Amino acid sequence: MTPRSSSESARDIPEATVARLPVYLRALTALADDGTRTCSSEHLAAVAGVNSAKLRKDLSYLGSYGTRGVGYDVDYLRYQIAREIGVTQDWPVVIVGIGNLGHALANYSGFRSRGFRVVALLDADPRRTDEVVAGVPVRAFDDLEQIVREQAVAIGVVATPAVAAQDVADRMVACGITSILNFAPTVLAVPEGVDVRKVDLSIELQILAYHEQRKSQAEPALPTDVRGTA
Amino acid sequence: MTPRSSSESARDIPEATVARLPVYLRALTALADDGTRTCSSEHLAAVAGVNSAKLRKDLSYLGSYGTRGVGYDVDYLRYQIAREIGVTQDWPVVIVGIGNLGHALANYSGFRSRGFRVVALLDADPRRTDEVVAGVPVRAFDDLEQIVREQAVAIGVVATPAVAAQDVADRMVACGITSILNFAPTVLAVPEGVDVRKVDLSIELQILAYHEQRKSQAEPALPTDVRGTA
DNA sequence: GTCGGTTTGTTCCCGCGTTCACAAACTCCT
DNA sequence: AGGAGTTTGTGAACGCGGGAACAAACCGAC
Repeated sequence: MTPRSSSESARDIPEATVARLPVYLRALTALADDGTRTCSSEHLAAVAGVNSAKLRKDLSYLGSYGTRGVGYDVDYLRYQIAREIGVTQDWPVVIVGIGNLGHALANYSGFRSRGFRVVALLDADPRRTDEVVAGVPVRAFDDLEQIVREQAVAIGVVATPAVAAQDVADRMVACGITSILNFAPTVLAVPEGVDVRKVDLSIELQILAYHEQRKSQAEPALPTDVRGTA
Repeated sequence: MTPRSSSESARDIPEATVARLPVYLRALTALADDGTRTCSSEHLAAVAGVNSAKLRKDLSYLGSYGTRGVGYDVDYLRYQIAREIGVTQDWPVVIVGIGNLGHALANYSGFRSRGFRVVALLDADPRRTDEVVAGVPVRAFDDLEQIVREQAVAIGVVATPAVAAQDVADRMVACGITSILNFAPTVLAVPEGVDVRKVDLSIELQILAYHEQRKSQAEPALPTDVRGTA
């Protein structure tokens, strides 16, 4: 009774696999740029930095795109992964908050080459609405609804200070945005059906700090400034 | 036979828990700023955006810092988590690559308030070594070893283009850096004992795109520009 | 001092993800 | 045509993490 949508099956791909597909896509692009036409799972896994068994199992969720005894056709597999992720066409994206980070994001060239197109930069500060960043004019935050409607935007990027992030997210959701990438150091509350992913600099650093601390504890012979409390 | 190090036990904390401790730390800081002195696991979990059972289990790995029937003392728990992560003192950090992203990182105020101190900004381009960003002068990349040695730097941030990232990481490792936060869209190869965490914008967006694509497939009655192929 | 209410710390169970290991399938050489 | 070598795809085992549920412990009222 499983209703095939149109041509492919690919029912439910595990979340962990979804998170790795972009890595494989990038690895395949690198291989293609080097002129490699065919690669084994072993080779691709090495480039992508994962276990080859994991790679094969991940790819098996998409279908059987390899040839036993030979490997994978780089271009073909690349297209299949891109199609599965949904980046064969460009996704329109709005960025809200044109501070230091917003500038960096707007200027990031990897956007367009990887399936995304920045259609608008928004900022609440009216003094910024004169600027043009990376060829895109900064507009008022109130234009959000019009832009989302006209350009069918589904993905929004929050690059505001923490205090404004929840308000921005609420407005985004109200306008019909259903995927949010949050750079603000806050937990965003969103209704069911809206996906949020967060990128948090200080959390990443603190995770590193934890492990770093353990490393120095493990080898207590280092000549640091730690005075013994015994 | 388990050898207590000095005062605490806290042997091995699960990686998933380590990744959430910074979130709890931030939530506790927010509560403290609001004047809250005591909080239950339910309350803290709501602020941190997690399940209360998960929160309690996470905290139990650190020790028994709560009081049954009462909850947790905000300041006390905050200190205990900060100590466990290792951010009671500041960690010196070097940032390599002062492009758009490097500027944004250098200007990020959350650095200092969360246990980190940018001690140096490095760039291979000699034209940038005149600049002063966020009060820190940009220096030549070749100064890396001296800075790492003199300031006992253990954490490095890679904010260069992808092609330079591996070289920068190699140099960092050679200088004695053992934790790297990588913003370049590349897989870094590092020797055993060196921790790498990556922050990758386009991977995050592509994960969102995948789910977004599935959403629109699930409800094919939307009045979009999709022409039926049937 | 005892009892009811509250909240933590922990145990148990389940599901997901990773890894190993191997059969199936393909190529190439003879 | 057949066999050796290679590589994919997958079944099974295993370990980790999440969530519910409950006993232990604490506070306050009477």
